[in-house]
Amino acid sequence: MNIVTRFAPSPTGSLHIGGIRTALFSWAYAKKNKGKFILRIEDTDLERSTPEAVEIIKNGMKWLKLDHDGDIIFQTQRFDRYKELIQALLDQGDAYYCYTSKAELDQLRELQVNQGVKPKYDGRWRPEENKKLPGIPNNVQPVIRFKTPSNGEIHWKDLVKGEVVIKNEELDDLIIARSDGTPTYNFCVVVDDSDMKVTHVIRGDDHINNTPRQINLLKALNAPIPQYAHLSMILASDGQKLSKRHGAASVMQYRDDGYLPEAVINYLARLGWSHGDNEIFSQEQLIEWFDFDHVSSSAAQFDQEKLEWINSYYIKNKPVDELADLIKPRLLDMGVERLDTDILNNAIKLYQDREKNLNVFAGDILFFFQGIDLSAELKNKYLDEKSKNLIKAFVGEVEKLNWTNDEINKYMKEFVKEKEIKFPEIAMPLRAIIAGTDNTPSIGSIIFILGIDDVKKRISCILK
RNA sequence: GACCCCAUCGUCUAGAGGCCUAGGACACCUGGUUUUCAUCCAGGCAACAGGGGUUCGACUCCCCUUGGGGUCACCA
Repeated sequence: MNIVTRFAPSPTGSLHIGGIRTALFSWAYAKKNKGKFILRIEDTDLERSTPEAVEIIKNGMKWLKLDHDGDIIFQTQRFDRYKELIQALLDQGDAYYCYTSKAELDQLRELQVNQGVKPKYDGRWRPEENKKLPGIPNNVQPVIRFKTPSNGEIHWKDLVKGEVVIKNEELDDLIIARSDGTPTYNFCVVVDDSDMKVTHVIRGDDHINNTPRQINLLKALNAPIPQYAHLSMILASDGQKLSKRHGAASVMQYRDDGYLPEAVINYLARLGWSHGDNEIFSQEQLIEWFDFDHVSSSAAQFDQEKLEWINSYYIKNKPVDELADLIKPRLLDMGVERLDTDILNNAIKLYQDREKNLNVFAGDILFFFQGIDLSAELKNKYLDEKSKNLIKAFVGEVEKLNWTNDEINKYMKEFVKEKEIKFPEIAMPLRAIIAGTDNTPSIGSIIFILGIDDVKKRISCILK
């Protein structure tokens, strides 16, 4: 069988981490099986869909390298097809016009809730044998409802949840076309999945309750039933539901916040799926290993700290020139005017092992490219007469050195011995003056990278 | 409320009846390396929600309870 999966977001806002994981698993499963991964934009809600949101989806997928096969499909371009099949359903008696107004529906729902029963459409316009339908009102544009089988049950073997059974009597006659004639979600999904020969429907488990409706529709349309895989939710780090206002950052926010796409992918893949004890794996390995047997059926909490750890891993292992490309724009944003490539590369090499975030990374090496403000605190802590004299003496000697990293670091040790001081007594004040902070890697290496002129400038600027 | 889903360390998870004295990772704690801070290395803390079955034997299978979550739209 030729595997076809799809990612079907609605362009109504940001693409967040939950959506991306659904896309990721669908993508991985298709790739693993040498199948097709379709990107379909579910924009039938004309009121809420926006072109900006479509861009967000495209950019997010691109950033994460989740490439889809073929062109992006927009449901709004398929209205003719939906209409055709709605008519077919009407013709074969599986759908009917319903003239109940929204107000009446609200009223009905309220009544049912008050009575403590499950709120659902009561089927007042559903044509049945020996049933007298109400008179058609004048000013109501009808919706079209699907005639859900009134008994029996729908069951399917979910790839992650196992056997799921839902009785038809739990379902009501869903609206497949609004009063303005536009088709609704459940109907479009079914038509598209069937037209596009989707074999595996992979989506969030908030769709479980839609599945029996869709299966009924599929049956009415005489279409094959795909396999279903309902993924559990991702919860915010406090265990609450992820929502726009609560922890559900847009994917692109992660880029802006200093995360690498491969780290996001790796983290997300690991959230709800596992391959033994493997924690770090590439997109290629994910494709090779992915399966539904190891997709977790319970919800997972988002853990920022683990993401950061994975991010740090990928930063440590990334080629310097690639990191430079990522960090350069960040430095520019921070106000750097001139960027020396050698200094940048060397600084990256020196700092790479200690960084877990690209933004912080840029911030940490910012001092290489612009002057620093020495805080009063550091000044008080490290700069007294003694340390100032030491620095002057040190710089006076260091500028005579053969300018290599090793020479400078070697000399620092000699200097310490000669002056009978402890290493930090010279290293810390230098850090403060040169880097504006007391947390840096080897200060000798920093001096080397910066060059003697810049170092002297910084020192005289502060010690003057 | 009805229906559906879920349940192993704080978190992500391994575990397909004996391999489990429950493993790994993040976080945390301790020690080592170190030029401060990190990195790195070594070690440590820490869990099968509860109760019934089934079985010679249950983390693993079944049932109930409890607890979490989802869905009940002319949204997707």
